[in-house]
Amino acid sequence: MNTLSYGLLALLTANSLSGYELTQSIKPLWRAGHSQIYPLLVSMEQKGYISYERIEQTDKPDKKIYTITEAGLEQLREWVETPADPPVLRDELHFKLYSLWLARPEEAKALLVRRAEFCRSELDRYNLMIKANEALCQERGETRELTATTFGRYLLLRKRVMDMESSVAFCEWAIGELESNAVPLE
Amino acid sequence: MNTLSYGLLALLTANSLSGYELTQSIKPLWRAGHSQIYPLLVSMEQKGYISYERIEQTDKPDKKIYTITEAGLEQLREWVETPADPPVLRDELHFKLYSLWLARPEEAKALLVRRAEFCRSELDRYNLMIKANEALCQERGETRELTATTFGRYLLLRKRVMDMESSVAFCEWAIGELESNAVPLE
DNA sequence: CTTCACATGTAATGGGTTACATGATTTA
DNA sequence: TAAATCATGTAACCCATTACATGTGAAG
Repeated sequence: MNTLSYGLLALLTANSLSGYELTQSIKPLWRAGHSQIYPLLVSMEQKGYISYERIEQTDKPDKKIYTITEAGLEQLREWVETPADPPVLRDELHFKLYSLWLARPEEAKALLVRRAEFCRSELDRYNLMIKANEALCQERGETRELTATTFGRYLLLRKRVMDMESSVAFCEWAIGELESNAVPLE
Repeated sequence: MNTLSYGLLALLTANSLSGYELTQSIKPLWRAGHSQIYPLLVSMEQKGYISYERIEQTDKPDKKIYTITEAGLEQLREWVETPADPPVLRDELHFKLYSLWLARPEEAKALLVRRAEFCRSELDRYNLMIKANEALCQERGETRELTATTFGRYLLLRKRVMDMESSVAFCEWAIGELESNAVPLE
């Protein structure tokens, strides 16, 4: 049971989903390909944390819809209360910033402009997800379980939004620094 | 040549360092153990990007001081100008936030308090590094190469500071949300 | 007629973590 | 006397990415 396994369990508390749908759903939150996910689903099914129902389809390939079990929910509940390990961030940009004096000025600026664009598009995506989540929350009534899962999703999405806003702010600040430092160095 | 290799090259543009020192220096910027670093140094030495001098010591074990070569500097220069891949963030807290409704309220709050404390200590560490970098900048004169490496280090450290400030702000906001949502749900 | 979406799997390779291995000196 | 710092390396294992593999239907 690695972190990704718990992430899959977490998604399954909101909805029963196929391996394919889990792969799509987890993408904005955690980088993982389908080749990582399918074997984990097999192993969690063997452990009794999830169960599946085979859905036969004629037009599309058959699929397996996974549902979290009581044992799976209990496992997840225990994990949630354990302290979260420090986050691991691997960002090439860090080393490129460190070595930015080696780049031609236009290329240095381009590096930051591209990153700012990437972060703005991520920001838009997360903001859309927040809106979809709020709509879902209103559409369904206010039963306790449902507001609980939409609340968790809201917290998470707000975190992603704040992180992206901070990254955009950094890029804009750094572009300004580049421009004000360009001349005095020579 | 993976990202970590370029990171090691980047550090060697400021100072010649031993494998041990590189391991310590890179820690605040990139998670990597010495068992990853020593083999990369061997392979970069074989490629001609770095060279080393063996220093014999009597009180402590012998060491190898690595220096970047012209070829290494050229390799790094080319890499810096290529677009930076999107960052990869793996943070358990994301999934724990999603599943926070499963945790008892005190444990949910403790999760966020612990993370806020971690981020504040990181923030302090980076702020100290910025001060050390500024002192270094003043101590040495203002020759072009030196201001260049201290500038890159400054940019990078400011990014880390901004990221940590954003994380602390999130934790504080989320703790407030937890408290205001605790009662109305029942 | 090619690409995209749906849908599930395996295999090879590369990257990262933990543990094994050694050994002197200093500090608690 | 136990732990920490300095110093370098290897081995085993786990995790992640890319590629291989198959097949239908819809849309451009």
